[in-house]
Amino acid sequence: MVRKRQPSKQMYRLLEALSEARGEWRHGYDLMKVTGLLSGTLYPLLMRMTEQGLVEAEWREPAQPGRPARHAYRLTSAGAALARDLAGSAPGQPFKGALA
Amino acid sequence: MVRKRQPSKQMYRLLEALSEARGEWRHGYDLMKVTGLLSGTLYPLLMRMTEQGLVEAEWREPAQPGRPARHAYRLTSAGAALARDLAGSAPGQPFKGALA
DNA sequence: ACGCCATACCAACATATGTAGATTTAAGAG
DNA sequence: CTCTTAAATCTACATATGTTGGTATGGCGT
Repeated sequence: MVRKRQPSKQMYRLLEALSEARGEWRHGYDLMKVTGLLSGTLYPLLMRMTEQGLVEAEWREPAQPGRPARHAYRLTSAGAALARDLAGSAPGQPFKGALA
Repeated sequence: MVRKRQPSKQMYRLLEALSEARGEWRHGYDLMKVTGLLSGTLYPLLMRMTEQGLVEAEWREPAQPGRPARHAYRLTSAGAALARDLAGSAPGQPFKGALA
């Protein structure tokens, strides 16, 4: 059986950061600095959220040679809806609506 | 006035590593590990040697997205000649022929 | 309330290249 | 030999993304 979790503090912070500029593409590295999440937390989280359809991702060419290509992330409408719902409740408090 | 230096220990080690597989392209990261030189020593050194015409460099596309493109380096004939000459003398000992 | 255990998180490492600034080395002058 | 000083080296940092392996969290059944 698949277990459903409440959004964690980390996911909450990420949704918040992605919501700030709706529709804008953000880079993982920026999100690390803005949210304070470490790469080992952020990247798996972004990948899970992408799988769940909350976030969409695409590759961007590096600005300069020698630098890695960057992944750009953006909330989907489902992700934006979740962020909106969550905005009402405090991070620690379970939000019952999210379980529906 | 432009000063000419004897090849340093670091340059000696790099020439040695590049000579091992003549004509093969090597990556900076590999050379770091093989020679034990740190990035802050190796990359400026490779750049100087490229300027001096001892080494030729070209960019290679990354094997996987998310990884940086890699620089590939190879000895020029001038570089190979210097390496051959240096092979006779010990690293610390100045090699007079190199000054000609 | 308690433990199971799937999930999520975090520290460390790995891939690659490069720059900034302080220190060290050594060539040429005296 | 010693001084000056340009060139080379080294330490630390910065860019970016991602994996590995161990620990912590938290839903669910009893």
